[in-house]
Amino acid sequence: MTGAILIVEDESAITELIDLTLKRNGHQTICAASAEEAIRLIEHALPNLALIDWMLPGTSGIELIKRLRANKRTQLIPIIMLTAKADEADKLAGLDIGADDYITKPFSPKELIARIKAVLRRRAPQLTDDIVETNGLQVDPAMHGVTFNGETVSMGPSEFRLLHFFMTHPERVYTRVQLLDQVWGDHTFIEERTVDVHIRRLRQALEGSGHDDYIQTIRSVGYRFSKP
Amino acid sequence: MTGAILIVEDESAITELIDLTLKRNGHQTICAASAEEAIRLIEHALPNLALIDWMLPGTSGIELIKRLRANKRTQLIPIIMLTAKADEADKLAGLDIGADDYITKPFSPKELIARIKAVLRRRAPQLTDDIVETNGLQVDPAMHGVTFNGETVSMGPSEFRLLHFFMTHPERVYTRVQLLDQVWGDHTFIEERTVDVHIRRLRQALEGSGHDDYIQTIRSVGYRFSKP
DNA sequence: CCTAGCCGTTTCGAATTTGTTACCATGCGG
DNA sequence: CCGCATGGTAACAAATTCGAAACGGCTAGG
Repeated sequence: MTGAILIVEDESAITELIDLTLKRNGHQTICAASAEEAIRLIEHALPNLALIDWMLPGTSGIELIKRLRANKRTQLIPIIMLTAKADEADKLAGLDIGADDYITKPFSPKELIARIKAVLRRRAPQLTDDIVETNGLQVDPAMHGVTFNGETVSMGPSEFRLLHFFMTHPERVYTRVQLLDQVWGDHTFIEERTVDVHIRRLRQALEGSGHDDYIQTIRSVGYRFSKP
Repeated sequence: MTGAILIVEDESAITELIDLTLKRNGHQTICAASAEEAIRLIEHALPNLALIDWMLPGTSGIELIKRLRANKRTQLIPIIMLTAKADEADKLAGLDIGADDYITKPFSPKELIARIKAVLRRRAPQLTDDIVETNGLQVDPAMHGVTFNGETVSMGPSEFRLLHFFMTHPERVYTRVQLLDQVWGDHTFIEERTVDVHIRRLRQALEGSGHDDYIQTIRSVGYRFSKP
């Protein structure tokens, strides 16, 4: 949401191509020509996803991925590798050290966009800007708004994030701790019972559209978003 | 159920990496920096699985594994060894003394998660998220619900755990003590006869679908889940 | 400065669950 | 058939667990 997509690529022609493709599709971009520059930029702001070239001058792409995966702060950034050769062994090696997907040059803008979407959906569905909809209830992450059949449903920011998380992860129980980790963030020290309070507020906000039933309590476990 | 995954590793960077990866995947974690600390923590609460570094200060990982395997209470804990060197001889030695799997550093979060799943599936299927089904009766651990031909079957939390354990370990008798250990967790001091009561409650919950016959009494031994 | 909104905590009470026990039913060996 | 061992059942009290509401602090915007 706040983050952009980081492009790490030394050939400027390709960088520009990707940059343009991404911008056309509504993503912000950050470009780095080397692993070192990438690391500097990441220190400043975490990207939502990184596109990393396999072959880079100086520190290689593989090395960069390893570094990112070894650091707690950057460990969860979804990564797509770019490479010139469609070498199956390289591909496996890449996925093995922690890349989420792999795309071989030359690739079409369409393919790139599709893979980015797929990876984001898999790794961090709550980070995509896709509108999520369940039974008339729409959550639009880009607008930061919720509507029911066109009518806006109002709720606080926390309730919005909670609902968005639930709707991108339905049919599954989450404990209070997991919800705190996923919705509030890892390093917050908040009482578990506070989750209950926000659940209650979210349910109240959803009463108007009748979707409050979707937020289900699983006694002694946690909460779940699923059809009543 | 109360158990988490124990990480025994002296390099704090690696510990944190693993810790975050596991939490991200819905596991609880316990971290120990040495074999001694690990033993102390295990005394307090049995983990579901242990990740143990080969090289540890003081008592080595190998020694720790031997100790765990020698103790009746801890001998069934699934163990995955972590090591820096991909030495085939070490690997064999490790598996020989009782590790269930082996993973060499550096490893990707993906690989770690995959191996944990594989080991749990083999050693402790009731700890995985896999849906279990018998004759129309489905238990879904991820959403924490039981359905019979789509209809939800309601039961208390203990009955759910009991049913899930039975369905992942069918065709086999368990004594009351074993059931207490497996379903309630060790370190709980509960009367054996209490199991009978929960068996009764589970049978009641399953009456609607006719699956109550599956819970069979083996006189003077215990209970078993199998086709009538 | 004041106000409104949001947040995290806490408290109280209701509902559910949990473990235990007492009593009853059943099966088995003699 | 009797008596004992074993399991089933109901009832109950204690403990958990969650929902609801209230409260105080904080911040942003006037």
